[in-house]
Amino acid sequence: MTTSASAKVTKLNRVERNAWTKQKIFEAATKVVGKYGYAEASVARITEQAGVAQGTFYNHFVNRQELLDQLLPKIGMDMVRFIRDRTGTGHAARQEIERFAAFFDFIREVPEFLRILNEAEFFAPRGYQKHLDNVATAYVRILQRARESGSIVDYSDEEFEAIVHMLMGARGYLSLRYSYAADGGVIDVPVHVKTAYEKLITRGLVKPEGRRK
Amino acid sequence: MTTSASAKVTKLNRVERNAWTKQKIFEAATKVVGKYGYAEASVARITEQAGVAQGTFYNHFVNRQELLDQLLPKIGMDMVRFIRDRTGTGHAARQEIERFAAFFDFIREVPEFLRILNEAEFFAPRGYQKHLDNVATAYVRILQRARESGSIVDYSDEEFEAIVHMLMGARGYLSLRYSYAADGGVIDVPVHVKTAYEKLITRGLVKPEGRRK
Amino acid sequence: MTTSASAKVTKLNRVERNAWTKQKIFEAATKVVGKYGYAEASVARITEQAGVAQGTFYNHFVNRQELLDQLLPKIGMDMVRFIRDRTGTGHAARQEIERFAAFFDFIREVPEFLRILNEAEFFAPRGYQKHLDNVATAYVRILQRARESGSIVDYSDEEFEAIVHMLMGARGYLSLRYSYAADGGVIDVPVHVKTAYEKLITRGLVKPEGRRK
Amino acid sequence: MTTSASAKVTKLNRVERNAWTKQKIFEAATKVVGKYGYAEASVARITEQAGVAQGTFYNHFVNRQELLDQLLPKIGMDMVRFIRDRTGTGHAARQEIERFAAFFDFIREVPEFLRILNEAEFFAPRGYQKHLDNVATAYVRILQRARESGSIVDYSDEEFEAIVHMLMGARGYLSLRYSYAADGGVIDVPVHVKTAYEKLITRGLVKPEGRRK
DNA sequence: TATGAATGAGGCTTCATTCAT
DNA sequence: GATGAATGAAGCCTCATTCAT
Repeated sequence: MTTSASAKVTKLNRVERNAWTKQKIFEAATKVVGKYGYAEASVARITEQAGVAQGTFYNHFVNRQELLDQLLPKIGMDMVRFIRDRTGTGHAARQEIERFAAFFDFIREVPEFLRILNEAEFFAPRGYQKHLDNVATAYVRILQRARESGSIVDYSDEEFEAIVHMLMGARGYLSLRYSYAADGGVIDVPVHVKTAYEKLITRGLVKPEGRRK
Repeated sequence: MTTSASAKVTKLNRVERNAWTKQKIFEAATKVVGKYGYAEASVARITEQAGVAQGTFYNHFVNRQELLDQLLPKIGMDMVRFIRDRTGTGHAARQEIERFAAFFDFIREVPEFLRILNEAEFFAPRGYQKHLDNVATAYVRILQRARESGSIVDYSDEEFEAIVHMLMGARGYLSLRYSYAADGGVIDVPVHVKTAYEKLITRGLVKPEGRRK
Repeated sequence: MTTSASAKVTKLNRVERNAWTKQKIFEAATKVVGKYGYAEASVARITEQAGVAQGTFYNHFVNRQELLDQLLPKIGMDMVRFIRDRTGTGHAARQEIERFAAFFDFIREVPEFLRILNEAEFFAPRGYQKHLDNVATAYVRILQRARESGSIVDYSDEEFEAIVHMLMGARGYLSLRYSYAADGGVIDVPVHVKTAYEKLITRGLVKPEGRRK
Repeated sequence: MTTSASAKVTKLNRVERNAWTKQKIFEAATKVVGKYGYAEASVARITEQAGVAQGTFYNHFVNRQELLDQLLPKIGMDMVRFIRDRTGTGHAARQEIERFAAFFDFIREVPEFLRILNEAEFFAPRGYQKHLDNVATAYVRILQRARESGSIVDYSDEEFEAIVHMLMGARGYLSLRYSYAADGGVIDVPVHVKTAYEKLITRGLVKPEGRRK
């Protein structure tokens, strides 16, 4: 029926419009938080950036926090994919180093990620938790597989979870220390950071006790 | 005895009273930030907790931020001392593990430290930077000494700096993940976290590429 | 009729309501400053008088100062029009005296003007400057025309500017001295003030040196 | 008696000290108000400038306002004396012009006077009133004497009072307009201001009505 | 669904004045 | 009399959220 068809079209348009508006708000929030941080990401600023009225915001999100909490998980998944795409099929150690490097590549690719990641802990705890779970789960799985293939030995699943948090923490702090350029931009980490990571991952930091030559 | 306590208070002279008031504000801030976080640590809340008028605050700190920025460095030095006291004279690997454990012991000793440390990054950036410098400097020195004694090999000073940030990051994330009890209190990290750290530190995570023998 | 009034209000569209609110704030500010002076014209007081929330204020003015700075220029233009309307087409001297009288008439018509004018100098310097420029420019033009018609002789443009400031200063001080009633209200200046002004304007105060008959 | 003598000396010293402290506060207030204006002249700032404690202030003045109200009358009397000393014994018109010039000379001599005079109206109304009375009384007396000597004709005492306010107002506004240098310093008024004043005083501004050649 | 003005709680800070030493 | 820490009222402004159109 034309009526239903047109209705459908209208409805679709409506739905599409709706999605489009929400998307605009989303992208605006990403930009704003990336540039000014969560604390400065007022609803006014975000909607202005999105080119919609403040009230419109609440047609798509129940409150400000809801949006903020969605930010990191979404970009985080992009990051996971990005890193996966950049990881080859070589030796497990090599792969881990590739992942490490890809993390910092991603930060340069999506500079907003840096602030969104590091601030989410306090300003979007729910989103942060979700992101952490996402990443940790995927990361643990990778380590498990490496263990299966014999590249990693003598680590339990529980220990993997701890290790994964250490590695994520290491990245977070390193990005804080090395990724911010003087002008507020984002730069690549120095090469010695990567070699240090490689050494830590492949041999550890300090000789074990009682180790003989 | 209350009598002696009040007598003690009465005996304070101007300078001492002044210092005492400042100290009260300081301790109140530590409690408040520890409990509610920096964002909720309003001057009103802090002064109420300290039992002084709001205006009194500004006789001791030029503004709210100044106090917040002093919080972490001050407790951070306590932490450094605490850890130093808990570190024995044994093998370098053992010492590192002692330091790791002592970090989490300190968190339990001073539960406020957890939030103060983790939130300072954004709410007290100056204080955070100072703390990081304090800790990193001390930590690098420790590693350098271990290198001199032969317990660590093949790491440059630059790499040490990177490593130190990794280790601090690891601790930070682990504390976030494992130190918070369900009731909001602070608990010790599970033992597998410590064994994982020990393994990472002493042997690395993954077999190096092309390692023969 | 109340019905029609409320109907009228109801009929307002968004833009009109917006303007109406701003206008309400404006009028409230005029009343408050007129009654209590700028120093006591807090945003709280003004919005209360206007019957809107304090936050509403900041939807219409970027800050308190902006409003205060708009007060005098706005009323000042009313004054200029008022005086112009009260100035006839007679002799230049007569016109000047009419302007002088009309100034004090305006003060009685809009009693708030008295404080707004006299205090703006310090509390709304930008607005005061604007007002002064408005008035001085118009006043100088009037004097120039009188010079063209031969009613004023031997004054340069620069001297006109100085004269205009003298005349404005004279009015200001006279209003301060004579316009305040005992009850805080505003009254007309005594007639001898007007005759004194007339004499000063038409013959000066003191015989010139060496003037012969 | 030695006792009484020494007591007297001690007392004198005390009195002298007392006066000396008060004087220091007074001078500090003059400087502070002259430089920053009444609004910024907090008790803290004044006492700091004076080199005494805040509490000391209240041993000499019942409150801030009392001091502020004493400022202008005191300097005002200096001004009256200064102008009197600069006024010759020539023709009345010449004397009036000398007074006018001396007023601006005094402003340059005591730059603080400019702000203290112009702001007192609102921040030290009592002191302002007192100053105005002082000056007006003296000024009227001068005009009366000129009238007795025939240099001024046809002005009543009441009209003198009005005239005096006009002249003071003229000076006030002119100082506001012409005495402030770009750098915040104080400069002499342009010569055309003086000639304009002279013309106004000696011939008026505009030809009287119906005056025939 | 989009709009954007209105709301009002709450935060930081200033400052005249008091008062115990 | 001098000191200066303590007081607490009051002010300006921000911002998430609501709601009538």
